[in-house]
Amino acid sequence: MTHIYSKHPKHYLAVDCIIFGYDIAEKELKLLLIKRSFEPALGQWSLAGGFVQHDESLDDAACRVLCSLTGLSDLYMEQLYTYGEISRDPGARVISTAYFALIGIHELDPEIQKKNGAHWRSISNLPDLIFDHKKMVDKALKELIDKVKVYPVGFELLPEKFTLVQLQNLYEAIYLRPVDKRNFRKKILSMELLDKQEEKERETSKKGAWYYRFNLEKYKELARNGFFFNLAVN
Amino acid sequence: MTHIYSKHPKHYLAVDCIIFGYDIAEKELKLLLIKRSFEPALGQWSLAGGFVQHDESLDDAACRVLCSLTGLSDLYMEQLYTYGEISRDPGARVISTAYFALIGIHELDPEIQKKNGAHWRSISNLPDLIFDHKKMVDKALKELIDKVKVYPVGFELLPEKFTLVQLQNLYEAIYLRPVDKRNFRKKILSMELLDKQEEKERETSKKGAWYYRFNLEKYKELARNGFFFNLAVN
DNA sequence: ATTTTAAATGTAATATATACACTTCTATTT
DNA sequence: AAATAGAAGTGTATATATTACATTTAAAAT
Repeated sequence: MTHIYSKHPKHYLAVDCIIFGYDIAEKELKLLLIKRSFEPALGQWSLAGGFVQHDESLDDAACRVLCSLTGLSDLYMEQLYTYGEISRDPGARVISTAYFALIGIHELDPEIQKKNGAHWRSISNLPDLIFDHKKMVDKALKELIDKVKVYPVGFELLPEKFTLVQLQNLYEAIYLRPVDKRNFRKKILSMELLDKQEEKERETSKKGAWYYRFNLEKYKELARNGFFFNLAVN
Repeated sequence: MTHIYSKHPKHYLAVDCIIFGYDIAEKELKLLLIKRSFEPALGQWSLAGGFVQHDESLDDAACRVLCSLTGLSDLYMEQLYTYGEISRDPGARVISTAYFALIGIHELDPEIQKKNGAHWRSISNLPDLIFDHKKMVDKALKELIDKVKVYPVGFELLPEKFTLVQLQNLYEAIYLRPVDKRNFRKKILSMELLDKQEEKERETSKKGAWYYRFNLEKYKELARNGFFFNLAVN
């Protein structure tokens, strides 16, 4: 039986995941990359990727790739862009949809990491990547910078409890420039989206820094009423 | 010969174009839609679309579809999003990448329009669309609103020469709310991106309104030096 | 000369963003 | 028990950007 669309060509379809993590100690943004143990491009660095199957949506495929690499689900992820140049993959024509994910670096089990050949690499010192993966990373970085300005997604990169210093360091790591401490704190606290905890972080100072939690429900409520998150600075 | 990827499934891949136009006289944003003269969904309204071929990139496919419908090239177009739900097209599994384009309504030859079954339809009064095309349109509209705020793309919807009244009307049509005349003019003129012409538009008033042109070169120059376009209002 | 219609114009009030340096807390050392 | 050291925490004045708002100008038509 000939299908109505059967005269049209078919293509391999892949997803690639740009997985961001934030290292609180090193105050650096990182990417989860794969040292490939298979062909093509064995031994080279790449993003986590996989082919889209018949029984899964694009989003499902991206989740599958992300989950199987990290062992985590319910992570923040969104579609970034679809790369469709004819020869972007030298192995065959493959169209790839890139997704970017934000995860807390500490959430990732080192065992699973090892098993999958996954490594955290600093944004400021990335290895060469296969195909057009560098292009994908650059676009994802731009998107991340724009996104954290006006949506409260930065919190996805931090643990549930975090200090204002840690939050500021995160923004500085993303913006790649210093942020004024008093203005930053004034701005974020004035939004009343952070719940101050009764506990202090005591690793990095004698005095200790108060922990806060992001209140998602409060954000949703405010957003419904026309509130706009904004941490664009300098 | 078995290829290295040959165990993976292949998929139909399409592009769909959300084509925006602006009607100066009616002060309304419009979409170029197709009344389908073929199966599936004969007689229903849809976006302009087509299947991606082996010898063309995604972008090329989108350009081909846009060109063959409008007879125009070098139009403003950018990729919007890729829709990959399994059953989004009832005919077969088809993954579709949506693009959105901005064109001057007047640029379009009515003959070519007729030939292709293409019609301009007001955004405020759209017919039902096939598949997930309404979802695509909604996303494109949001993207357009965000885009015209911070990039000078609105000019793509106007003729080369336009008046400040026309420009303001365009922004009001996109934002769906009134804009203060004096503040709008102050803001756009202060950017010094518009070249005042020595000619007036005389259709709509006795006094006549001065024509302006958008100076792309000046914008590029300023943008290189860190300037940010901004016409966010109210 | 008068009327009519849309284009063009400025200023004051408010809100937001920026620049900037000292005090507080507490564990550790003496 | 006092002194030290190191990071956390805090406020104000200035500059910039946004908003609100009403009258005058130009020119064709009567």
